[in-house]
Amino acid sequence: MSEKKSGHLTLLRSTPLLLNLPETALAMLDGILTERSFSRGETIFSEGSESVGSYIIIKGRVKVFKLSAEGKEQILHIVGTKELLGAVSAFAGTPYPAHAEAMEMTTAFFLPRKDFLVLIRKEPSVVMNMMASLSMRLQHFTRMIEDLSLKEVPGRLAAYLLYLHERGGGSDVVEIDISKGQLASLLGTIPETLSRILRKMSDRGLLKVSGRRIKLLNRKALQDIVNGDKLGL
Amino acid sequence: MSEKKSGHLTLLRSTPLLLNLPETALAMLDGILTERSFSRGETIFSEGSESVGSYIIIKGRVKVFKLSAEGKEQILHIVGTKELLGAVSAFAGTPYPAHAEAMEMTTAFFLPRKDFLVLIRKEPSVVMNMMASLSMRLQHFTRMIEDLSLKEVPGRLAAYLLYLHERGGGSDVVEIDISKGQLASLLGTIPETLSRILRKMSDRGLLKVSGRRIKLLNRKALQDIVNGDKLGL
DNA sequence: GGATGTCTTTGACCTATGTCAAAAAGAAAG
DNA sequence: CTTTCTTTTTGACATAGGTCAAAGACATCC
Repeated sequence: MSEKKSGHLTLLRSTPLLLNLPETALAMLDGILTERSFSRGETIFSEGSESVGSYIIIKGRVKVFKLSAEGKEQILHIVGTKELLGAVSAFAGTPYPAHAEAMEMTTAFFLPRKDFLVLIRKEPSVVMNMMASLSMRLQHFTRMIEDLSLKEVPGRLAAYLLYLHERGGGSDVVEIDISKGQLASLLGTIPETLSRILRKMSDRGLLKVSGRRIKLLNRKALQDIVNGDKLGL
Repeated sequence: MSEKKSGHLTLLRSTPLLLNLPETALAMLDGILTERSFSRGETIFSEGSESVGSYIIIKGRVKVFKLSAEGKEQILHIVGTKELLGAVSAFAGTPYPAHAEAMEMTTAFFLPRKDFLVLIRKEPSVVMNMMASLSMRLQHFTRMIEDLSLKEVPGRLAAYLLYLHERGGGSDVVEIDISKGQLASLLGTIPETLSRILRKMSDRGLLKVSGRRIKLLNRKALQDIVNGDKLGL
């Protein structure tokens, strides 16, 4: 991890957490933040350790995950640019509830917990923005719990592919921007199972896989699978 | 559902959401809130419907759950006295993400979304309290996702029993305050499986079941199961 | 362009847990 | 107390998906 003082007011202005803050508050922030860089695979914080502060991701992606006793990992979510990392713990003063690790070269602003508490006292509206972000994450988790407990793996995969399709503006070619092993973890399964299911779907003409690029050939059928139809899968 | 105007300032003062509010704000609230009662099994709101407001539970318990296409339910959490119901949706203006149903005779204060928005504008500190409550829920969900994806059913059950043990102040006799079927749903499984696992644990001398009352006879072994040891289960 | 390491796929196997059906035990009602 | 309804338990069975092991496919690095 490398570190240096920042001076990036423009970036600050465009982060959701800090939206609509008066310039004075931003200037104050600018003096507090430090820029930190993490290389691929580097740990940003570990589950159970005391919260020392939160991060605003500037560049790169961070995976937040839990580890089982046997070392299997379940990815909770992937935090990307302009998103917050570790804010809940910093706010509540509780230990980090999961591990965070840079998936690629990642740059982030570090906001020490102490200064953070001063900030929200001076600018309660910051909390408003945080609430919005928290709400979204809460809804994400709600859906995730539903997925993990109610759907089988093909259903979760189909849901994920259709989600990528949506997010990609409706293109039938979607690109999974994480490794298949990581995708397996995100879906609550293992690489072998994911591989087999992709094979079956491919055999049945639902899609075509070329590396991380997947072409959806039958969205309707995929939607049926999400809804619990098996289609011989 | 029955409804009447409220005048319960004392109750308001002791709800976490409203902690530390000036009396003027409380008085204003008192004029806004209505008291609503729901009988056992009554729906309070349904997934996907527009958020009209949030509730502060005064008495009783509400189960918040998702339904699969086949009608299987996954309980997300159980909201009890002085807790908030539907606050995220009211805040974010998004539809309710799950169903809410009274598990028993339940009384709650209803806070219309419109008034709620006015309130947080006038009293940003309310949001501070909400954040704390949301954070807790987020951590609960984090754990739940971990449980559902990393642990097998015996592990989830053992974790739940030990949780009840903690919450019950360390007594070795714990009382599950929901039906076994509901508990199964909360653990992401079905009554049959739960019944079989309780049987096995009982056979192995880990606990003793009498109706909804369970006596923990070997906490250490239960903890081992949470950590992934099978112990022939 | 080998050589080394990581990611992905495949096969054989096994087990946890879901499904279906029915009996048993409790709870509620008359 | 008997009837009726709900909840819980048991049994037999099917299967999704995990484990282990090995082979391919890719990427990276001298």
